[in-house]
Amino acid sequence: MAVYSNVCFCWFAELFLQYTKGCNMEQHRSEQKIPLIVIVGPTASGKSKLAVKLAQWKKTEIVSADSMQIYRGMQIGTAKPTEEEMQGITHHLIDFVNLEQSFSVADYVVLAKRCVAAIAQQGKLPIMVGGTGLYINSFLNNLQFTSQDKDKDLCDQLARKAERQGIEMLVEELRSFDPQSADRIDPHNVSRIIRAIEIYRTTGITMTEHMIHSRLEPSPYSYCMIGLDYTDRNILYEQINQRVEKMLEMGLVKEAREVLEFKNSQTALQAIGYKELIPYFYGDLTLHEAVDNIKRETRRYAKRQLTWFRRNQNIHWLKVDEIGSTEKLIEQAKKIVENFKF
RNA sequence: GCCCCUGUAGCUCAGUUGGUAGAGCAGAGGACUGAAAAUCCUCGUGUCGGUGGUUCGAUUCCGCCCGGGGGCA
Repeated sequence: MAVYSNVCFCWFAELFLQYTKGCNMEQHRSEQKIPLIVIVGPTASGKSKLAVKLAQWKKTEIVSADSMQIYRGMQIGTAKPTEEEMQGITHHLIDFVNLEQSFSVADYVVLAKRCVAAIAQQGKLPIMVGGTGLYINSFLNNLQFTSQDKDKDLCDQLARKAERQGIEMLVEELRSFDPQSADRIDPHNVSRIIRAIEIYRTTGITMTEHMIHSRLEPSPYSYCMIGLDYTDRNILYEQINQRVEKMLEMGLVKEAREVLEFKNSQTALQAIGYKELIPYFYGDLTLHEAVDNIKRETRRYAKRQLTWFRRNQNIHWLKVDEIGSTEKLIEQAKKIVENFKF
């Protein structure tokens, strides 16, 4: 495994994961909002590179917002920035969770909060970069999560019930105490229905109430958000295809074999670039077919990412293909930051 | 050269016993509060190869032409 000397493992991140799950975190309250830069965009659009350039310019550090790059051992398939790509810039929240460990948005928000606060405390302008919309939105909106951990046994039990008796039973159960959620959540979306029931059974408050409670704390951030996109989607897709080919050259198949050894890692099994290779390992698909699936899934993922970010009205969009060169892109991004009133 | 099959959505193909057509895949849009690279929802007008004819009406039947595949000499 590569050694990441520039990665700040965040001692508190480690501690948090090992010892402090479920404990109350003290609130960071300051009168002044914390300024930060946020860079978003679909996979393979060049976010990481732009972030590093801006970090060099502002002499600051980067906080990743990527639900897969957090995992150790998943280097190639997650396009985790290499030592060289980091250019000496410290990257937080990358490569610090073991494959068998569980991790969630709630964990992310707590860790990111601390990272950003720590960087800001040094008088630096933190840069958050990533493609996981849920993480970024939850962080920026300062969503409050309950201290309850996920009750995996209960979820499994509910999932079995759904299989045996049909999801309608669960929807009706949900409706009995939280009709709003029962209406809001699509009945085919089993995992969401289950979560809504789980939250009520474990905490005693409904999902609807929880969603109100979660928004009581205002965002402590004043952020300048830059989004990368393409006028011609096909150009992005071409970049994605090329990136997948490059991953193969770098040894994605070998890495996937190693990652998939960890049978306990459910999250890692969801990662694009790994799960698509399973049929190949079993001899059900040729490598070429499996690779085509990786490309297609990555394209769809990029589309979903864009859907997520597009609804955010605060984003300053830069069209990568129209701008043409990386240099110009960086210049325009700097201009946006310079003109932003934090 | 002759014979047979074939030409319908970006791709693979259904189908209309004559009333201008629909699946899968690809693709597009959307949702998103504890596995989120996950999970889920919605979306199918295309000179039915071209051109003449028969017909009230042709993508469907007939003639010719063009493209693709196969067979026989």
